[in-house]
Amino acid sequence: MIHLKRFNSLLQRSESKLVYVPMSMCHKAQFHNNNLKQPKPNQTLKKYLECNNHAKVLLLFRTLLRKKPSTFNSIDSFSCLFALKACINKKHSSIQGKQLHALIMKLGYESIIQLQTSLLKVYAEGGNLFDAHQVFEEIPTKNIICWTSLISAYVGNHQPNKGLELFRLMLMNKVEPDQVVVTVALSACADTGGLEMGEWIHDFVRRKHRMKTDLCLSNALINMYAKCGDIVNARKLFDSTRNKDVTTWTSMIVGHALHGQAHEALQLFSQMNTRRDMTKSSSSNFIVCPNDVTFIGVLMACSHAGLVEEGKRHFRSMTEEYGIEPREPHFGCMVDLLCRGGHLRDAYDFIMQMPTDSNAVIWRTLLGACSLHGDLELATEVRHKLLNLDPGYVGDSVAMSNIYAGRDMWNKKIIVRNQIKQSRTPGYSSIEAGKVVGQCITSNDNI
DNA sequence: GTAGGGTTAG
Repeated sequence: MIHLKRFNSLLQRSESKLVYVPMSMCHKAQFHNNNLKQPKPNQTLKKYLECNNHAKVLLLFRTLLRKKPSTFNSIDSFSCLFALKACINKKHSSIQGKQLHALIMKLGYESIIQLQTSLLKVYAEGGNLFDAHQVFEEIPTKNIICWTSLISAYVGNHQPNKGLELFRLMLMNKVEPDQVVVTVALSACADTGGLEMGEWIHDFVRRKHRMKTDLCLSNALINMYAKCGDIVNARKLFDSTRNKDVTTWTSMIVGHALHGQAHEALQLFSQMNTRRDMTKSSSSNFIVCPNDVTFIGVLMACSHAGLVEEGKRHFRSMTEEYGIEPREPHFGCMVDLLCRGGHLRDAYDFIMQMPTDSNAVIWRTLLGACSLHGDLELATEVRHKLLNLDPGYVGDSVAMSNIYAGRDMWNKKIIVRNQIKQSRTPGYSSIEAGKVVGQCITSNDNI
């Protein structure tokens, strides 16, 4: 990091013909030279970004920072913005965000609103909501984009209730919502099961004729209705949506799958592919191809309907026909499919052959199935795996306790139950009362 | 030349 005093002296060097723009003018702060030429490095940074080569962006930015004083001027607010964008979607984005934040302050760019919102996003991507919120608070004139970024930060970090709280606060601050912020708010409603709020937002969109509606908003509405239990309205909206994209189809397929409507989900998947084949032959620009998330919906549908062979076929076709590599959720769906179908040994073999490391949740799916089918031998083996992966999870003891009870092994059951009594935590359910709230219930209801 | 959004198992 370059020291501020040294940096200022660099700016004042006469031979470089730079002009230092004071902080008060930072809303249009840039460095200029006499020829008014754009600095070349920014074009390169932008090109790297367009190619999604984030590592190269950061490497070049670092090189520019470390260059000789006479060339240091090539860094301006746009360079910082490109560097920030390159930090988004990175594991350690919060740390890199902090470094860039410090640099932005040193360069006097902290009041440039585009940099502030990008910084907020970088912190949020790294899960650092404290600093993300702090950046938001320090923006003197918060526009709709700033609000959207903050709400999205909370929704994206599994705090949809806080996101909705901020959405309400935004409305109280008389900031006019647009189609982007309502899309985020609808996503929060879907996550919390907040149908009432979702319906209110839908009504608001219909009343605001000036608000642009686009496909993202339509998809968010379909998803909200499906997740909040109103599958009929979700389907109505889906049917009335023209030019559906992959998210439109996927949202509806997942919606049907979650409602146990496997036939409808698989029929939609089939329609989606028929349409793809038709558009392919007509060389249309609007080709909708299933993606990895679509297949999660398809596998869920098969799993919930007990369609084991069909699920296996789709799982195979995903790689063989569509070239999509399965990820953890796909393996999870397959284990669930085999378990629900009663193929417990197959599920065990499947987990053992998975190319990724198995996790506690996948083993727990199998343990639950062992409990349901009273398979003590396999359950004991699975329980052993779980004790290594996640020893403190009470639910696993409950499953074992139920298996012992089913086998009239009362002594063993009492031992496990006594262990549970020492460590149990209360369960809770949620109700919607203006907003969705968690309501604790007594721990006895858990067992 | 610059900032915000939708689909993901159990």
